[in-house]
Amino acid sequence: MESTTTHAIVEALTRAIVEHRLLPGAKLAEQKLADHFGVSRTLVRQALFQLSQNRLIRLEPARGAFVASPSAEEARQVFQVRRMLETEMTRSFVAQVKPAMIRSLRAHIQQEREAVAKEDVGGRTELLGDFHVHMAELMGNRVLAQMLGELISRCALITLMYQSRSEAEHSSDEHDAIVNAMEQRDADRAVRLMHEHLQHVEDSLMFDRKVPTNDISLALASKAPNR
Amino acid sequence: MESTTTHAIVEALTRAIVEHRLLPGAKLAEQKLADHFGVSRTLVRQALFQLSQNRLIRLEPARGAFVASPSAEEARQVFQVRRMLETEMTRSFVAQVKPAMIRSLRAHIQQEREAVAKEDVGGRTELLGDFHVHMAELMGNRVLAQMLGELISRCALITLMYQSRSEAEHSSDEHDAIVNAMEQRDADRAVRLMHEHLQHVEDSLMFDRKVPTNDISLALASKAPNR
DNA sequence: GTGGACTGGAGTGTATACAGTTTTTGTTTT
DNA sequence: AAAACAAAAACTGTATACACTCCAGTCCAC
Repeated sequence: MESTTTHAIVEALTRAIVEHRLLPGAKLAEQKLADHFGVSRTLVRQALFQLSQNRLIRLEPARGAFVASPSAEEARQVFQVRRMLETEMTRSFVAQVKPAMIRSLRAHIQQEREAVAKEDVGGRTELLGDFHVHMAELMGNRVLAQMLGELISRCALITLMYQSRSEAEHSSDEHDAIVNAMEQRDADRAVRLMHEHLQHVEDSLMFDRKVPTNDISLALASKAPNR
Repeated sequence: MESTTTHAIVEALTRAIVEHRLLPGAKLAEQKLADHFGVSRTLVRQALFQLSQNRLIRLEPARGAFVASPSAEEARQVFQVRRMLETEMTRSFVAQVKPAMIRSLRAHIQQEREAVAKEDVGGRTELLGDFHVHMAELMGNRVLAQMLGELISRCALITLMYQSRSEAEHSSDEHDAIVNAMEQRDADRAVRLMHEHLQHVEDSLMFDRKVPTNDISLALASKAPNR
């Protein structure tokens, strides 16, 4: 089981969603995807099923698959979980930090800054999230890395839906400050900076924003309901 | 999409695995499961796929599905993540605790004690884990509850593989102590108790234990490699 | 007797067929 | 002209068919 083909479809759709080429609410028809990838519906269905578990799409019985449009409530919950998980991850990181780990994170931040400079929006969002996953990977905890990866791909969708202003440069600077604190093994400061960083990202979201969408009923539902 | 039938199969298999009726390494042949549930392989495959995402089974290409046998390393990582997540969850819980929440947890602990008294091993393991999920649910954070639920179902498998002595009574007492600390809004004590509780559960595992299994190659691999 | 190639059965991986539901479109009625 | 209804097209849900892989047992060569 677990063929590479299905995984390739998942990757392609994930990129399309996170890079904003598929807007929240957009319908993902099985046959169209199957034609596009040159496979049968069977593999497409497997991929859609996996994406629904990652909460990147939602499946409606007998209606099909749609790009997820996470609610403001769900977004807040995701960020709350991230703060819980990542503050403690930061504390553990400091407890086992080694110079090579700091170097690796610094290299990552350098990549972030290049993506920001090139105004590569898709790559930028991905890299800013990957910083956090990269921390987990450097700690050697695969369970943590995988779990955080799922949370962060959800965040990518949330960010693209609700982000008001670009926090990109700001985020890289905050990543840098966190790495500095961790290098000095100042756990409390690193934890506080991580907490503030995640709070800043959440605060940069506009939950009352008019969300771009392909789903007509959703688009109408998000307008002012009265009058 | 997302038929109820598939979900029923997932539930049935999850129970069978967590309640130890299917041992780690056991093969799950698609046609046999399909015959048993009276459906086609299609639905069985969907269920197996979902279970593999929950890490309760592993899928080997062209070989089939097998009940997972989490390694000691993986078990430790799962517990490390649980400590990260649940200590901070406890802190948040105290910040928003209400009398009804405490009552609900006390009622749950009562159920735990009844299961322990009846020596209902399957129900006991499930209830002891559910305590933690129940906390998340009471906080109203679905993202947290779902994530914790996945971690804890993995823990059920781990516990049944490596548990040396029954920690059941002990765990209920610790749950009780945590609730008491939370009732008094003593966040630091509650967090400390939760941390110790999870550490106790992990410490009760014997990672060098000879694991019962159906998988011959695994059974041999877990013996002393030399001589 | 042992080791390696061969063959049959069982099982997985993917495609396709078919039934049931939803959505759309075209027509009719008020 | 707008609403309601009806037929058809499109799509999803499940089962089945078929090709390919893996594994076991057998046979043959040495």
